[in-house]
Amino acid sequence: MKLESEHLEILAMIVEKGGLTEGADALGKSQPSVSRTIALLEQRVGVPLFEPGRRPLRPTELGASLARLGSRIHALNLEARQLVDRYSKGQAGRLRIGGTPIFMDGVIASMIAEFQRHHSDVHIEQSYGYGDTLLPHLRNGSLDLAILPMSAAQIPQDMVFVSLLAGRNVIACRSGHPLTRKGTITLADIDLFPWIAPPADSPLYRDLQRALVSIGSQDFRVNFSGGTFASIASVLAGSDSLTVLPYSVVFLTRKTMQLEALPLKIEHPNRQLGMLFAKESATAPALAPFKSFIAEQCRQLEARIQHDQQVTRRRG
Amino acid sequence: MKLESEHLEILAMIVEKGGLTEGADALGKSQPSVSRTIALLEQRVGVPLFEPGRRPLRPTELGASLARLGSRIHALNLEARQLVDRYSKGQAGRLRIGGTPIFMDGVIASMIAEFQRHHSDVHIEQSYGYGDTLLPHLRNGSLDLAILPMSAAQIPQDMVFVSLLAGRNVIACRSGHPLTRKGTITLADIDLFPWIAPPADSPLYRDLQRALVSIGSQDFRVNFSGGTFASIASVLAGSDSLTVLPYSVVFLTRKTMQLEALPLKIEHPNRQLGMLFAKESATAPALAPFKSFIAEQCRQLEARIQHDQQVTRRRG
DNA sequence: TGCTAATATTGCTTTGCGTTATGAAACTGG
DNA sequence: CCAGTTTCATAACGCAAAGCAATATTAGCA
Repeated sequence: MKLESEHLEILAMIVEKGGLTEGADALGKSQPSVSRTIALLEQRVGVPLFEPGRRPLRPTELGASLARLGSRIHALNLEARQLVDRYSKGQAGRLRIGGTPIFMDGVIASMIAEFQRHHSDVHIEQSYGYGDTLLPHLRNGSLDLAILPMSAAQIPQDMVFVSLLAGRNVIACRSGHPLTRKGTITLADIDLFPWIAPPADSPLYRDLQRALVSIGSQDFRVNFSGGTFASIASVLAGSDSLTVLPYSVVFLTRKTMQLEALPLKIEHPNRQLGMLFAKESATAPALAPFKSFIAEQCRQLEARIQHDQQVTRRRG
Repeated sequence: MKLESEHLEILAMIVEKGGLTEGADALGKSQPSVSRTIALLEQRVGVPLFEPGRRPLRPTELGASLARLGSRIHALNLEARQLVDRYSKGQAGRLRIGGTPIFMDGVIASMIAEFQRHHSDVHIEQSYGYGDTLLPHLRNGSLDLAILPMSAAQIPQDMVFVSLLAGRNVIACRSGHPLTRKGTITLADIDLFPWIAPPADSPLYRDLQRALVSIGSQDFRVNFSGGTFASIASVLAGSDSLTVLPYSVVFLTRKTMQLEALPLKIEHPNRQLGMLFAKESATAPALAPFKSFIAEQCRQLEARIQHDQQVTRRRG
């Protein structure tokens, strides 16, 4: 015997509304339509679902039981509709975001938290990686968005890159570090302190090397490496070590993490930190609001950085 | 937007089976059929439910979520089918049984307990009443079965009466009562003891009056009345009071309740304790097994009574 | 590059749902 | 008990959708 869920839902509505006519009304159907549906259902069940010869149509014991099940089915159906609805509006679903570890931890994570305060049903799956690992994932659809540093020349044909922040790196140390009290910093000053190295395969590591070369240091002493941002920040705050970090990361976390950027210009490639994603738009609807949210947050962050620098310059 | 529960169930099956072809197989439909169903569903949802251009058809995030809901809908649908199935076989549902209080409590209740050991999903709603109140309830469908004493002449045209046990009443007393030790009992012996009277509107009460008239007693002293069987049995067991009870009740409960029947023939109308129900068969399917179960139980009880009497007679 | 298996498409028939119009039965108030 | 009203069932018919077989297409794979 095959019962259609649709029929059970209709039965439930009739029982709930207490009558065939009202039930049909609530369902947006005509009265004869639901009448026949019930007749068909009764025929399939083989047992009357309503007591015969009663005008305000009263359900049988079995009819009432089936109606309860129909009601639960209807609730699930409704849930499905709402899910589709919210998903289409970008208020639900899953977003898979990958990015470079330090920037994700230091800047993006807190923005994600804020984003989820408005879009609580968007599940964000975060992963870490660099350009060479993120790009294939974007291409085969296992990643919706990558957040990484990139120069204009590097942008692949099939991708779109939206820049968020200047990719400027700085040499970071704990606040109150001896070097912060000096007016001008020389190579000899720098060479006194050990370095924290980011993961060896990261752009940051290459930036660190380049930066040191740019200020004349040929050799450098590494006393901590391989950690994520949380570890790096802890070691940095608890020692006189130095490291290279994106300025945005230092700026955002300097209060809580007790960090500071050294007033030392270092060379770095002309890169932007930004969002990379596939050109074709068959992506999760929640991606659009997420992208614009992150972009807006970064605009505000950029403005705060600008403002802060002006104040510092004026005071300095 | 309107999603059909049917479609969600199909989606669930496809996702579960891991492929369109296998899903179609499991559903007993052709592959093109479910293919088009999914196409239609996707069109209504407006978002792809399966990743495009993948041969072992992999669901999208939304597709997977909807499939989970579809699966739950399917489970409820299955539950509905099973409910109908068990209901049709008389293994589920609700039975409303009404009967005379003493007989229901003393004989039928324990049989109901036994019945439910085999039919655990049959919910029995018991109520009490006499012929004049039970009959209308049977007629308007608010009662499925009545259990009461009735003579052949009383059976209504539109009802069927199945007799269960002889309606013989006896005078009951506690076991070890002074009267049980006497060989022959006279009116004068009886008059020494007070009576427990059943409810004044019950057939038993009229039987009590008739019985006492039949043995010559004009007047009798009542020291307890209005109680249900449990109270009557307690008072009976704890005093030297007498009362009138169906022999079947005394027989079944004499061990646990410490009762005994006096070896005294009393006159009573030619009635049978039996089951009364409406002739037309639009009743709960569970009624049929219940009726035959009760009938069989009473046959066995009758046989035990017969056997017991023969043994008693031989010994006596 | 071709083979194989999985999915889509096509063309057609049947089923069932939707409607309006209308008939029949049950409740209501006098 | 008898109109009147309400409520449900039935009839006739158009249409959307489900069903199938046959066939085209395409992703994986060797």
